[in-house]
Amino acid sequence: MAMEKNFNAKTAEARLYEAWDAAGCFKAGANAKPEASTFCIMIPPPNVTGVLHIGHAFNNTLQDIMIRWKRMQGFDTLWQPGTDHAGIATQMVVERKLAETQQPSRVELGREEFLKKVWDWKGESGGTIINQLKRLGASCDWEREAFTMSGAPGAPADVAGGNFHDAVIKVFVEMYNKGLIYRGKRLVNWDPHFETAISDLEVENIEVAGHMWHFKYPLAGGATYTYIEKDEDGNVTLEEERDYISIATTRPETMLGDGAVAVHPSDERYAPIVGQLCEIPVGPKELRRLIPIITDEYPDKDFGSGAVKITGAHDFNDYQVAKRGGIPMYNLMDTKAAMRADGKPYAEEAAIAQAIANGEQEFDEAMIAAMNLVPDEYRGLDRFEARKKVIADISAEGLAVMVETTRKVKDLDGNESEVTETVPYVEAKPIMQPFGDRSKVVIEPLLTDQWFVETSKIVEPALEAVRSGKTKIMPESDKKVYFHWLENIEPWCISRQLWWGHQVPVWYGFDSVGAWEHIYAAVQSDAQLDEDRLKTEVLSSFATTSFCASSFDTCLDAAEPHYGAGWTIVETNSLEEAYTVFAQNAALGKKVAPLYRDPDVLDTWFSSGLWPIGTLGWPDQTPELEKYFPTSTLITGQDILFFWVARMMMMQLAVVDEVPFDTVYLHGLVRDAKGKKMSKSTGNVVDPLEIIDEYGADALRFTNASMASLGGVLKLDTKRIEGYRNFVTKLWNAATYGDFKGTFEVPHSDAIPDTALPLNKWIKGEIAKTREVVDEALEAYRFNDAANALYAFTWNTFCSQYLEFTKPVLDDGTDAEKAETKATYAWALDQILILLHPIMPFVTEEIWGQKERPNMIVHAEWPSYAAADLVDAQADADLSWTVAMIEAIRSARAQMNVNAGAFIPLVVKGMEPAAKAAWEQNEALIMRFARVESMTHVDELPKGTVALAVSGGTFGLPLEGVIDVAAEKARLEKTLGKLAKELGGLRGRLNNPKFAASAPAEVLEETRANLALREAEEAKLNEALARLAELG
RNA sequence: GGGCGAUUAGCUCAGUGGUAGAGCACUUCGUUGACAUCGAAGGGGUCACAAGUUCGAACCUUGUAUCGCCCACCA
Repeated sequence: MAMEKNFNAKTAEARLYEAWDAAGCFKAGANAKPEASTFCIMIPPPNVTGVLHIGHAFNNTLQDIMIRWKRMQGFDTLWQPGTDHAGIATQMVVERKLAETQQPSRVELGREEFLKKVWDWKGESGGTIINQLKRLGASCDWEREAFTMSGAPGAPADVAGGNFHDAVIKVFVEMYNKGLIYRGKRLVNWDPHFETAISDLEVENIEVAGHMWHFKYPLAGGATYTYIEKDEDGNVTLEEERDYISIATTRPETMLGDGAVAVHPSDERYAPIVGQLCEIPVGPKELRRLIPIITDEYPDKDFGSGAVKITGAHDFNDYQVAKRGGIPMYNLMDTKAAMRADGKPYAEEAAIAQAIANGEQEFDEAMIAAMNLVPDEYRGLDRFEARKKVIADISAEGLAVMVETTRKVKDLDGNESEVTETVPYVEAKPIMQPFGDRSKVVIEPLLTDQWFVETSKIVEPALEAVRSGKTKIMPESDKKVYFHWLENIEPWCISRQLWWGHQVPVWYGFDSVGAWEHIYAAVQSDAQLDEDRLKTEVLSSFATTSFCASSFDTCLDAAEPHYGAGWTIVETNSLEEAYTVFAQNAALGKKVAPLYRDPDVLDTWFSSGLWPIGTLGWPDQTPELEKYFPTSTLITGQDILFFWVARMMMMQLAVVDEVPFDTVYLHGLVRDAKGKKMSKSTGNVVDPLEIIDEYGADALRFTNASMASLGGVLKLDTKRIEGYRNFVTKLWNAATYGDFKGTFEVPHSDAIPDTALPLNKWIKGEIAKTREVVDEALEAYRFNDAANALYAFTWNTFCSQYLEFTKPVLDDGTDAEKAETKATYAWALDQILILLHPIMPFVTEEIWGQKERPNMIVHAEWPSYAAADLVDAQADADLSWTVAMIEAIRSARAQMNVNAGAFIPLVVKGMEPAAKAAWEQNEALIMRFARVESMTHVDELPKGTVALAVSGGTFGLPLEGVIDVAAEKARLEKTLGKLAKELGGLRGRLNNPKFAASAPAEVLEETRANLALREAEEAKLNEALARLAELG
C-alpha cells in the first residue's frame, strides 16, 4: 500500500491518540521493564474551568517529551494528571455566568445552592482543558485524573479522582495540632471586590499616578512651639511659631482612623511637642479626636514633613508602629472597602476613643475592632468618595498646607498676565499601589480574623533540601530567587472568605457555662428582656471556644469532654443560628451547646501544595505513593515558584518529611514573536488549538522543544512553527521515498543491520552519534539541543546526503547491495522515528504504522548503541571526503555558471592512496551528484582548469572555453584571502613560545595539523592562480 | 531601592576558554523519479562599549550603557 502524498495531521492525530488510549499505552507502568526504576511527573494542575493557552501547551510539551522518552527507555513511568478547583477564579466565573443569564446571584442563592451551581459548571467545562491536552498529545495516565476538590461534601457522586478533600483537611488538622496553623486578628491584604483576604503573592504592586496631600494637625488647646529648620551645616533656614504639625499623606480618608502622629526620635524639629496631643482636622468640630505625638524609628526625617500619621488598621507600616507603641487601630471600612456604617453613633464612639487617647480608659482588641470612628456624614461612602470629601472639608477649613503658585491668565482682550495664588499643597507623584491580581481593584489593608500557616516553622527543611542538592532547581539562577523568598518568608494567610473551596475544619461554640448562666439568669429575672441587647452582650462578652477536627463527628471527641456531662452538642450553620439555638434552650433551662463551622475556605494553593502526595492517595499508603513518591521532575513556570513550588516543598516536608521531587525545571512565560506578553487586550494571543489545526500538533511541539533553552526567553513566532511543519513534511517524504524503494517491505527488526558498503556503515555511525547527543541533551533538560540535533541530522545528514546516496545503489547496485541498503535505510529511518517520537509523537507513529510491527512506536525500544561501537572510521573518512568533493565541484560549477544539467570531466594530479580508495568506493555518488562524466589522472592540470579545494590530490575541472577568467580569479583570491587570515592566526599562535608551553598537547597538535592542511590548500590555490595568469 | 538576567548576522535565537553557528529573511540558479511545505550555490557578524586576567576571551573579572523580569513599607 503506497503512502499518502502528505501527512494528514488532522485525521491522523485523533485516530492515533484514540489508539494509544485504547491500548492503555499511557497507564502507569506501561512498557516498564522488569525491575525498572520509576519516573514520575506531576502535572501542574490547570484550573478546572480553564482553557488551554500557549503556556500550557509549552509546559506540557516538555513534560510529555520527558515522559515519552523515559517510557520508551523502559522506566516505570507515571504522568499524573488532574485539575485544580481554583477558588477565586472559578467562583468569579460562576458568579459572572449567573449574572449573564439573569439567574439569582450567589448571595441570593445561599452557600449550598451556589456550590451546586459551581459543581454543575465544573461538570460542564471541566473536561475541556483535559481534551485540549489530549489534542497536544499529552500522554498522561488519564484513569488517574485527580481533582483538588474530589471527595468534598456536596461533590456529585460521579466526580472521580479519589478523595483529595480529606487529605487536605487531614493536613490542616495535623498542622493545627502541631501549632503550625493558627488563627489571629492581623492586618491582611483585603480584596474589596471578592470580599476576601488574599495572600501577599496575590497582590500586584503597580505604579500609578497619585497625589500627596499636606495637612495641618492643630496642637491641642491652641499650644504653640518654635519650628526650626536647618540646612546641612546647621544654619537656620526657617524659624516660625506654629500651632500645628504638618502631615503628608496619600490616603486622606484614613485620617479618620489615626491613632497617633509619629516622628523620628532624633528629629529636633518636633522634639518640643513630642508627648503632646494634636487634633485630627476632620469630622464634626466639637467631636474632633486628639491623638498623641509619639516617636518611632519608622519615620524618615527627610521625607515629607518628617511626621507620619499612624493608621494601624489601614497601612502595613503603621500597623507595625501601632503594635510597637500600643496605639489603637481603628478599622474604618467594611468588606467592600466602603466607610463603615455599623456600630454606635459617631459621638459616642469618639468619646470613648478620646478617653483612650487621654489614657483614661483601658482598651482591648475586640473593643477597638467593634468601634466605628467614621463620622456620621461619611458613613457608607466609598473610600475614594470619602477621600474627596475629607480633602474638601479640610481645605474649606483652611487646614491644608498652602503653597504659592503663579500661573498665567488671559483677560477678555487676550492679554496675558501672571497671577500669584495660594493653593493647597498637593504633590502629584507616582505611587506604588497594591492591586488584586484577579480582581484588579485596589487592595485595602484590613484588620480581620484569619488563619495563618506559621511558615517560619516549616521553611528550614525546604531551604536545606535545595541547599544540599537533594532537590535541584534549574536554571541555577532561580535557586537564588527561591532562597531569597524563603529566607524572608512571612506568615501565609490561608483563609479566604469564599464559598468554593475546602472549608476550614474548625467548629466554634460559646464558652459554655458562663454564657449559659448569664442568659438563663437574664431570662429568669427580666420579663422585659431586650433580646438584641442580650445577644450583643453574649456575643461580645463571652469568649468562644473552638475545636479543630476532620469532621463534626470527630470534633465531638474533643467537644464532649470540654462541655462535660449534661450538655447536648448540636451542629448549626452559622453564628446567628448558633446563638438562637443556644438562647432558646438556655431560656428553657436546657444546656445545649451549638457548634458552627468556620465559614472560610482555604487558599487554593494550600490544597495544591499537597498535589504530589494527595494525587497518589495519601494518607493511605497506596502502592503508587510507595512507588512514585518522591517524584522525579517538576516542570513548571517561573511565575509559580513561590505560589506553588516553594509551598509544595514546605508542605511535603512538613507532612511526610520528604522532598516532593528530585528536580524542578522552571521556564519563562511564552511571549509573542516580538517578546511582548500575550494578552487579550493587546490582541496578540496565540491560541494553541488554532496552531494545531493549522500546522499540526507535532509542529507546535517541535517549536516548543526548540525554544526551550535553559533560562531563555520564549518568543513564539508562527514563521518558526511553519518551518517545523515543513520538517514534518520532510520526514514524511523521506518515508515515502523508502516506501517507494521498498524499504517498508523489509520486515521489522530491532537488530542493527550488518553492512559492507561504506555508505551504510557511515549512516549507522551518524545515527549513533545523534542518539548520544539527544540522550545527553534530554538528560540535561536541554530540549532545544535535542530538537536541533534531530532537525539537522534528519534534514541534512539523512535526507540531503544518505537518502540521495542510496539512489545509485538502489538503482544500479547488485542484489546484495540493494538488500543491504534497503535494510539499512529501513533501520535508520526507524531510529529517526524513535528518536523523534518524544517530540513529534503523531507523525512518527503514523509512519511507524506503515509496516507490520510488534508494537506501536510509543512503546518502541529506545536505543542505547554508542557511537564508539557503530562509527567506522574508514567509512566516515571516505564519506566526508566524498561529500567535500561533491560540494567543491558543485560550488565551482555554480560560480562558473556551468549548465546545471551538463556532465563535465574531472582531472587530478598526484592523487593520494587514501583519496584513491575513497574515490573507488564512492565514484558513483560523485559522478551522479556532482554531474561528472569522467576522471582523468594527469601530470599537469591543463590551462583553464578550475581548482577544487579538496584534500588527497590536486583536483580540477578543465573548463577552458567555459571558464570566466576574471570570475575564477576573483573566486580564488577571495578564498586565498580567507585562508591568509586563518593562516595568520594559526602561525601567530604557533610562533608564540608561550602557546607551545601552555596549551594542552592536543590543541597544539590540532593547530599544527590544521596549519599543514591550510598551507597545502594555499599552495594549490596559488598554483591555480598561476595557471590562470597564463591563460589570461 | 534591592535582586536576577539579557545585549552574537536584517529578524528570532543557540553557543560559556582553542578555526563564530542555526532557522527565517535576502541574492543567483533549478519542472533531475522522496519532497516546490523543495533542491543547489551564495552574500551577510570589531559577538553592546571600556579596561583587566590568559599563550589564547563571544565565553572569565571589573566598570559603563541600554533593555527586560522579579521583589520592596518611604507616609
